[in-house]
Amino acid sequence: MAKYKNNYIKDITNILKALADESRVRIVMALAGREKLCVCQIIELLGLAPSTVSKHLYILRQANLIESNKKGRWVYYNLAGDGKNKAVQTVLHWLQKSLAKDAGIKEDKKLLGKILKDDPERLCLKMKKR
Amino acid sequence: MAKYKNNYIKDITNILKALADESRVRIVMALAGREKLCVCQIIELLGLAPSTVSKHLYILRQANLIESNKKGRWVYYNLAGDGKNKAVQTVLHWLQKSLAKDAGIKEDKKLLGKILKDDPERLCLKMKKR
DNA sequence: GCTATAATTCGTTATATGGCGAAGTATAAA
DNA sequence: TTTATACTTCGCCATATAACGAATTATAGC
Repeated sequence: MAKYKNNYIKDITNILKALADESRVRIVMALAGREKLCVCQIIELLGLAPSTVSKHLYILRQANLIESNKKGRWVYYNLAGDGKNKAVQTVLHWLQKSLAKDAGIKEDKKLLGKILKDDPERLCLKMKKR
Repeated sequence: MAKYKNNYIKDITNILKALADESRVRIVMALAGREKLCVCQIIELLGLAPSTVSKHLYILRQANLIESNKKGRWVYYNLAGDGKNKAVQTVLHWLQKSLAKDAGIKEDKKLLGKILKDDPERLCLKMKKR
């Protein structure tokens, strides 16, 4: 692929498609202003099946909105780093600004606080049966 | 509905869903920096069935991204006006900035130039059979 | 090695979406 | 008032998407 393709619409619609889902927006907002979250914490937050959450994370990742980092058995996700993709940074900033006051997002933050307090290192162990 | 719902995520995902389609993004970009376009011009640009284009326009309109204005037999569409919805304005600006250099969008602009030259007032008459 | 855990991939299903043409509505012209 | 034009709405079909559970992969601990 040439350095200058002058074909941005695929990337942009890909970003928009990735964000055009409430669960994925919630994931992005959960990661906003936070260093990272592991998959099981996101599963706990959303209350969806692991396979479903995994797919959502894949979709966000291939749109370059989030990045993953494997540490042992755990996979941590974080928002895409600064300075990489200007379009991504701008839309992430827009999302955070637009949803800062949203009641549901605030509840998510509260719930996440509880989830994170459980045990800083091995929080996933509490996942009994799914 | 209360004045302060603190529930923005529905509106935001609605905006994102509306923009998560290449045809609709092309419509928005065609309207960008332009006063208005009538439906038949947009149909001509996209090369899709009138019913399809009409549906796309409806989706963009109910997300408050565009506005319509009926003048006689013609319906004109334009981007949502300033000062109404900050989230909409920001995302529209982001789109325009992100896609300014896109090759396909440039071609659309060129094609639109031709379409607009046809006849400033009754351009739609050239639509013979559809 | 075996077992358990964390996450992903696969296969299926229900629903959503984009496309079209036909029918309907509203306005203008003849 | 009949006909044509500009859109929109409706009904249909093909494909895309979100959800799940089962199977698979990768790692940690026994």
